[in-house]
Parts: sequence; C-alpha cells; structure tokens
Amino acid sequence: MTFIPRSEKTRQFIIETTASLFNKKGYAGTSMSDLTEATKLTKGSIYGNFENKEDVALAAFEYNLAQRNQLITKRMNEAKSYYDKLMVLPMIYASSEMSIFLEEGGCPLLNTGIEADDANELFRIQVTEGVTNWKQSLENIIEGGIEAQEFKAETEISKTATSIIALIQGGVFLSKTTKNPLLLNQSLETVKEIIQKITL
Amino acid sequence: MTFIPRSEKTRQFIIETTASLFNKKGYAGTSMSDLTEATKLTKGSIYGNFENKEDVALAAFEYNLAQRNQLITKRMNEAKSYYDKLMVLPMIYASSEMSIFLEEGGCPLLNTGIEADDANELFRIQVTEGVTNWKQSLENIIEGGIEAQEFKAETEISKTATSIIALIQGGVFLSKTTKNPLLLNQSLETVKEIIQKITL
DNA sequence: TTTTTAATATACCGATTGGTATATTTGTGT
DNA sequence: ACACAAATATACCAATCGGTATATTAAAAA
Repeated sequence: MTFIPRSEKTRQFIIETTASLFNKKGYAGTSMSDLTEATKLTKGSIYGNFENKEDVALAAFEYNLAQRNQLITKRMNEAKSYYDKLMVLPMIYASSEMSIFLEEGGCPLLNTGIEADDANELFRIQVTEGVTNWKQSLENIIEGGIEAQEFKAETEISKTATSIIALIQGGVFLSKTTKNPLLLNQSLETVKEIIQKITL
Repeated sequence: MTFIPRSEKTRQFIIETTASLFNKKGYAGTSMSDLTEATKLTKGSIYGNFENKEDVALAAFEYNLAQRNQLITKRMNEAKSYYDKLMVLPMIYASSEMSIFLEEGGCPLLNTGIEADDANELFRIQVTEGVTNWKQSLENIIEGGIEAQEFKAETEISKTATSIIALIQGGVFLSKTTKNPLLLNQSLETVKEIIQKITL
C-alpha cells in the first residue's frame, strides 16, 4: 500500500511553490485551498502526488531545511580554518543571503519545532533530527579545531555547540517577531564572542 | 458596539482552562470544540463572554504571559543584589517550578511569536510588547548594577540583555522539541557566564 | 493515426469550522 | 412564591475543511 507519486516533476513543483507557505503559516494554518491557489493546480493533482496534507507539509519542511543546510554547508566547506568554519554561522545569518531566507518565514527548524512539540510527534521527530545533526556538525568542527590547536583543549564542546545554536534561534525569533534586525545582530555578536573565547 | 462579557467569573474560568490549550496547540490548531470540550461549556456560553475565537486566544495569551511574568518578577524582587536579580533567570528556568510551566506548552512569547510573525499582526504586536518589556526590565537591572558598582561600567547593556533572552528562548526551544532538558541547562550555563563576565 | 498510459481537472463527500438567534435555565430581589 | 434579569444551552447557519471517485486531457507508444 505504498504511495507512488504520479509525476516526480509535479511533486517537486508543488514542494517548491508551497514550501514558504508552510514555513510562514504553519501546518495547521495552511489549507489545501492555500496549496491549490499557490500552485494553480487542483486538489486532484496534488493528491495524485502526495498521500495527504501532512505528506506535503513534511516534504516542504525537508525542502526548507535542505535549502538552509546547503547554504551553510557550502560556506563552511569553503572556509579553511576551523575558526572560519564556526564563524560562517554569525556571518551568514547577518548577511543579505540569509535575510532573504528569513523573509520566507524564518528557520524551518524553529517554526516547525514550536508548532509540533506538543501537537505532532512526526514533525517533532524530524526537527529533533535536524537539530541533532546541526549540533553534531558544530561539535565535529570544534573537535577538529582542538586537534588542530586552533581551539582550547578544555573547551566544553557540547555546551558551546548548544549555546551557539540557542543564540541563533533565539535571535531569529526576537528579530522576526519584533521586526527589529538589531536583536539578531546582537545575538550574533555574542556568538562571535563565544567563538573568540574558545580560540587559542 | 463595544463587547460586554456577560459574566466576568465565567470569562475568567474560560481563560484559565483554555490557556494551556492555546499555548500547546496554537491559535490555528485550537478549535471552538476544543474550547467547549475543555470547559464543558457550550458555544453559546463562550460567545456570551468573548467576541470571537481570537478574543479568547488573546486573553489566554495575556493570562499565560502574566503567569510567567509574575513568577519571575516575584523572585527578582526577593533578590537583594542586581547580580542575584539577573541570576534569577538561569536559576528559575532550571528549577522545577519552571519545568511545570514548560510542561504547559513552553514560553507563550515564543509560541505565539513564532506562529504570529507572518500570520497575525495583532498577536505579533502583543508579543513584541512582551519581548520589549522583558528586555527593558533586564536593561534596568544591568544599569542599576552598574551604578551600584556591581557590574562593569563598559558593559554593553542592550546586547547583554538581548543575548540573555535569546539564549533562554533558544534553549527552551531546543529542549522542548528534542525533549532533552540538557540543552536548556547548557544554554542557561552560558547565561550565567555572561552575567559573570559583566560582574566586577 | 490510433491506442494506451500517465497525469490533471471536475464534482462531489461527510465532517467540522467559526459564528448566531433563540429557547431554556439559573440566580436574585421582592 | 413570584417576577425579572442574567447567563447558559440548544439548534441551527453557510462556509470551509481534508479527502476521493471519476471524468477529462495530455503525452507516449504502436
């Protein structure tokens, strides 16, 4: 009884054109009519390519997250030192690239996580996975930096990674809801300080 | 055409019994039937005391926020030094008092803010007000601490206040969605470090 | 060109949505 | 006990919800 989408191209089109919708209005706040209106397709077409609304939302979330991750991973791979790799985060979140991203609803991890944590276990698990991966990638960088003698050996790896993520997510929340970019920038400044503090 | 609630007692009862519902499931995710089910009242009774669903949600948000603020303000007033006042935040968010609060859906500012920022301007304004008040109260404490020569004179007041709030909100998000309290505790440790760093 | 297949559009389903007008009950003062 | 007012319950509304069976169209194979 596995679902087979009729057209992979149409499926992808639906995902791409509704991804920002779900990210802005949330799962409960986005209706099937929103989806048909945005895609100019009919319900028959959408249900030919997705099992149900949740399936569309899940694909949209994965797409949004992948977009974000690709942008960051790319910049991190370009960075030469571990210090520069970590610094990618506060730099990129302050950049215009990311502000375009923020204008499409903000961080999908934060948006989906907050809506799902008490309401939708499937989504909550997906977000947990995304958060865990992010944290792990930061920990790997910090560990690499310690071995390369860029960072102090006594650095509390897990705590540092968590705090960087918390500051970014908290900063995104603050600046998005107040519509004041300064609050994100101030949070990012503290992220930079944390990175400086663990640097030899 | 101003709306006059029929019974202030019933109105308050509805607010108190539905407040955690809205905080957990969100505005869009909470239906009128959820409200009648939770209160064991009928729609007629609810619409006799509130203009519409949004009006109930708004009152519930204000109630949730007030509950949170009262708890924190009380502890802050008990603290003698400005240092202790600031330390109330990382202490209380790690305490069992607050974990009970977190089990009722988490921070209403964060939950409502994330849902509303791209979807409901009325709620977004309310959250902005709550965030601004919180930030201002922290800034007042830091300023007081500088004058009392507890904190360094060169302390970046606004940035420090913002970062403390971002760390707490980010930490709440992380531990709520991953169901891992460690992530909040690690964020709170960094809050303590920030407070230590500005202390003479 | 014709046949077959793949994909989308149409038209509908029952259930639920937020909301309201009116009937009924509950409480209070006399 | 009675009348009046205050508050809640009942019964209903149109609109929309997510979802589906079927008809129609578009594309590919023959």
